[in-house]
Amino acid sequence: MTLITKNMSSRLARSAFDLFALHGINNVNMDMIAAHSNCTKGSLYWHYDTKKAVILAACELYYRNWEEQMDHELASVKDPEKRLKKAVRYSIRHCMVDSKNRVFTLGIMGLALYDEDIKKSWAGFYDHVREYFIMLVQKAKDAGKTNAVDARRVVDLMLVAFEGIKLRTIIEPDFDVSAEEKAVYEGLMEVLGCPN
Amino acid sequence: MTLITKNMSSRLARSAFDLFALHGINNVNMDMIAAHSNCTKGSLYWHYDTKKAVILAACELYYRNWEEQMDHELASVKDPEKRLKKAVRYSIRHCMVDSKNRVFTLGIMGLALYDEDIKKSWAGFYDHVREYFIMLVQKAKDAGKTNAVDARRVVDLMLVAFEGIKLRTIIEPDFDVSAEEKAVYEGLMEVLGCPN
DNA sequence: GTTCTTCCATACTGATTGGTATGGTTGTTT
DNA sequence: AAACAACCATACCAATCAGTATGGAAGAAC
Repeated sequence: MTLITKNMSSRLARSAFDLFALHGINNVNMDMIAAHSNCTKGSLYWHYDTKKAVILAACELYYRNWEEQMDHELASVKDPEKRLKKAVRYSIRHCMVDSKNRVFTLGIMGLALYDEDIKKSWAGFYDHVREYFIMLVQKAKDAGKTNAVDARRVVDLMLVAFEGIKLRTIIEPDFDVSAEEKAVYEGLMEVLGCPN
Repeated sequence: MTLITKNMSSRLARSAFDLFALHGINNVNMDMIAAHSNCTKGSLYWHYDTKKAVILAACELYYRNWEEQMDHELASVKDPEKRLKKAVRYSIRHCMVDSKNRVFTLGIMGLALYDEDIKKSWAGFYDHVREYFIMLVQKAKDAGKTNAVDARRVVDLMLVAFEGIKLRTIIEPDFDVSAEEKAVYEGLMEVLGCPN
C-alpha cells in the first residue's frame, strides 16, 4: 500500500540522525533508516542517492539543532558576562551529558578522515561555532568582564577542550558527571580570564 | 611454501597497527593484515582468534610505544620544570603532527563506544598517562616552578585539550601546524600555572 | 625415524549491506 | 481522461569480509 507523505525527505534525515546517534553511523544501514521512517528503501533512495547524502543531511540537522538550542538558551540573558558563562555551561553539558551528541560527532569525525565532503561540512560548522564564541568573549571583554588577552586563542583552547571532553566521557568507566562538570567549568572560565 | 618465522605474533600486531593507523580500523580487513606481514589468513587466525584480539594487540603496541617515546624524550632532562614543559611539547606534537596517532586513537574511540573490553583497555592507558602528568606537575610544584593549585585538575583539563587537538587537526582544512603548536603550548602552560 | 605439537597455506562459507531494477500508485497538468 | 511527473514498494544483485575447514610443513621429543 502506497502512502505519500509530506516532508518524507526531512523525516528520513531525522530518523537517520536518531539512529546514527544511538547506534553509531557504521552500525546503521539503509534498511534501518527506512524502517524507522515507516517507509522502504525504494523511497529512501528516491530522496537520497547514497548513504553519504543521508549522513550529510543528518549533519545539517545537527547544525540547525545546535543553533536553535543555543539561541534558546541565551534568549533571555542580556548581560555579556552571563551570556558567556551560560554558553560555556551549556556546551559542557552538551558534550558530557548528551550521549547522542558524542556518538554522532565521533562517527562523523571517523568519516571526515577519509571523506573531503564530510570534512568540509563539519569544518564549516566548527568555524561557525568558533566565531560565535569569539563574539561572546569579545562582548564580555568590551564590558570589562574578562581579562582574556586574545579572544581567538582562548576560544580555540576551549573548543579543543570541548572535543576532548566528549572523548573522555566515552572512555571513563564511571564518571561523576556533575562533579566533573563543575571542575571543567571552572577550569575553562579561568582560561577565559573570567574566574568566579 | 611454508616459512616459519620467529615472532610472527608481534609482527602481525605491528602490521595491524601500521595499517589501522594508515587507513582506519574499519577500512582494514584481516587479509590486508596478513598480506602486510607476508603471511596468510590461516596463520593470522592461528595467532589471534578474532579481529578484536588483533585490535587489542595493536593497542598494547601503542601503549608501549608511548611509554618508550616519552621516556626517551625526558631521559636527559633533570630539571622538573623542563621535564614538564618538554612532556607537554612532545604531547602536542604527538597529537597534532603525527597523523598515525590521530587516526588510530580515533578509530579506537569509535569502537570503545560499543565494546567494553576495548573501552577498558584504553581507559587503563588513559589513567596511566594522567598519573604520569600529575607526577610531573607535582614535581614542578614541589620545586616551586608552578602555581597550579590542583595538579589533578589542570592535568585533566590538559588531557582533554590533547584529545580535542587531535579531532580539530583532523577537520581543519589548512592548518598552520607550527603556529598553532606554539599557541596551544602557551595556552596550556598558562593552565598549568607555569607561563614563560 | 616416528610421533606429536606448533605453525602456516589454500579454499571456502555465510552473513551483511550499499545500491539497483522494475513496476505500481498518487496527484497534477493539459 | 490521458499523459506525465513525482513518489513509494518489492525483489534482487554484487561485493565485501570475518571466520572456518582442512591439510600440510617445520621443528622438538623420544
